[in-house]
Amino acid sequence: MKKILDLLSEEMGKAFEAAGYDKTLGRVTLSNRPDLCEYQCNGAMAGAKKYKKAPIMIANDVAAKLAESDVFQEITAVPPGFLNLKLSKQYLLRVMNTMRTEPKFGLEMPQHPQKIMIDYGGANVAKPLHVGHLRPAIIGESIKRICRYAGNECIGDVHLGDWGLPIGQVITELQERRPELVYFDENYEGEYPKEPPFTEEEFGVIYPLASAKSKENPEYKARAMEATLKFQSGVRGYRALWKHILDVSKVDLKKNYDNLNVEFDLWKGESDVHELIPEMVAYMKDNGYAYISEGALVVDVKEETDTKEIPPCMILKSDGAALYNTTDLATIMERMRLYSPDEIIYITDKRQELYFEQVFRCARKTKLVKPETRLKFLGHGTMNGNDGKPFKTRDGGVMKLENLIQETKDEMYRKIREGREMPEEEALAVADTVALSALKYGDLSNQASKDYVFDIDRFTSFEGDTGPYILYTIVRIKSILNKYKEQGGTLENLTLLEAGNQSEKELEMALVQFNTMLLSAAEEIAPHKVCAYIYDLANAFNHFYHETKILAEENAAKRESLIALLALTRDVLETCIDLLGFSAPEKM
RNA sequence: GUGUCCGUAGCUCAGCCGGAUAGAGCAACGGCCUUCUAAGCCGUGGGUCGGGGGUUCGAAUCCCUUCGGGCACGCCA
Repeated sequence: MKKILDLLSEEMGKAFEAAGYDKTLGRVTLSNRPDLCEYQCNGAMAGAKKYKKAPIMIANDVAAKLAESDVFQEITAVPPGFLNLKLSKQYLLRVMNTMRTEPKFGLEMPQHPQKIMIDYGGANVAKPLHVGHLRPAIIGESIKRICRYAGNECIGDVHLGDWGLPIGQVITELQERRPELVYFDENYEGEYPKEPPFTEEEFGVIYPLASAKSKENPEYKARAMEATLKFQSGVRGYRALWKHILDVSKVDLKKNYDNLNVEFDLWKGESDVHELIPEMVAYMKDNGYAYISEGALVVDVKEETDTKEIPPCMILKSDGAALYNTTDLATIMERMRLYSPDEIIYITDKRQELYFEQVFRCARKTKLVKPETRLKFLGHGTMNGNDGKPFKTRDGGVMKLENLIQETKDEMYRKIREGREMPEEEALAVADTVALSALKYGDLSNQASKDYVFDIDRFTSFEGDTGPYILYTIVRIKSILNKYKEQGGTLENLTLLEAGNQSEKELEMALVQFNTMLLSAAEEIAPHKVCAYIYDLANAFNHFYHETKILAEENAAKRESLIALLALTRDVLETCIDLLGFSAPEKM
């Protein structure tokens, strides 16, 4: 099924055509005056100039052509030339039934599904996740789910930072503590142990310590850099340690991402393309793309249309070492070889925008990607504290992601205990689920590209435009449906009737907006549109709920129809929160 | 300096490929629980859409300018 707005525009377009006007004028949009109409068309005013005719006359002509239509119950031409529309209940019922019976609520699947790789996460091996990793994880996960739901093949890649100094630091600290380990014995030729020489807990303290020492002590830092060089260049013992660190770290990272309900299809990292770099550099040199400038190997990426100076893209530093650009370009090369995606979307802090512009241009110019391959950068804003500055702990440090999540869970638990009678264990489980909705909805309801203020009180609030409010709405619906089943009802083969009162019709109109919303969220890579939609839908439901007796409805057919409406509302809401990356409990 | 993003109610944010009276939430105030979860619903007050100019029948939305703020601008990631 097409989007409702397209169906209505088509109907309106036919009327414009029948009245002798351009059918493209018949674009129908949601009403911005709900007190006057449900949908509107402003085409008559847009066409006034072209046809040298008063807009109201055009509107009247078109309205006359629609008099027989069974799509609209009411169509009024209003000066200066608005066409105000109300849907007929039977038409709405038809659309609702399509939505109820077709897969994905009747969403049209694309003729040419795209293969989209999404690069989010950006975690570093050895370093614990901190609050800065929250946004890319949440946003990327949601975008992956939305694009996938819209019918595309999506591959999420965490793209680990697993080839850098932090690992050298950990190795150095390990050597400090246990110099006797075989890994540091240059003459050792046997197999290295399969088990890592440190526990997970020990590992957790080693990095922060090593990082701090490295900052204070230049000699220590030099050793860490040397260790980094050693594992990178393949010194056996160091490489074996690197592998241990990688494995332990991945387990820990997975646990953290699991807690956030974030799943990656690929756990690739910088190390995966390490061996591609010499080949890529040679290719860029041989084809005349790269040249030496100020000692470094660069590729010019200036374009004539530029309004500012775009610095060249650096491929190798003047000391010959690779840098972030190098691995990112090599990663693009590898991705094209292994997956040949139609599109790659990068989700990182927006401060990296210029950097990615350079990388993209370089990849295009050097033909690492096909001309039609789309490289997109989605920069997200910063998560700020209540003071409007980047979020910090009370003492000004960087907060670990675990701690932020735990604080949110604790706060949610406290509020649940305050307001509900619930067994301890259940309250804890519900708090986890609701806290995740608070955190994610609080983030995703803002435009990704903007900074936002993380306010734990606001996000975990029971009231207003929050995750918990959405979950509460779903739980209410589930509760009624469960009671209905307890009373012997079934949710199979229900028949939906035409909407009874206004609030019921408004709920249905919110529901049939689903397709329009989803496609625009996917096209614009904008999860906040899903948030805005479910907030409207939840409002429409709660309003309807307040006015309508459902289980107490005496007319059996009517009661069944209301249950069908509830089931659909629940399904749409749950589908949407799944797209946002969280779920609802049974009770709360 | 150059570029870029932002400036909408006391606070936090939608709306921005032009349309009617600029929307929510929080906070403030007032109603609604013997009835399916009141973590809900209904209502009241609150705005020179940073300022100025322009395009247009019509501008929060497009263009120019100005003020204020964030961010980026070759060997970090």
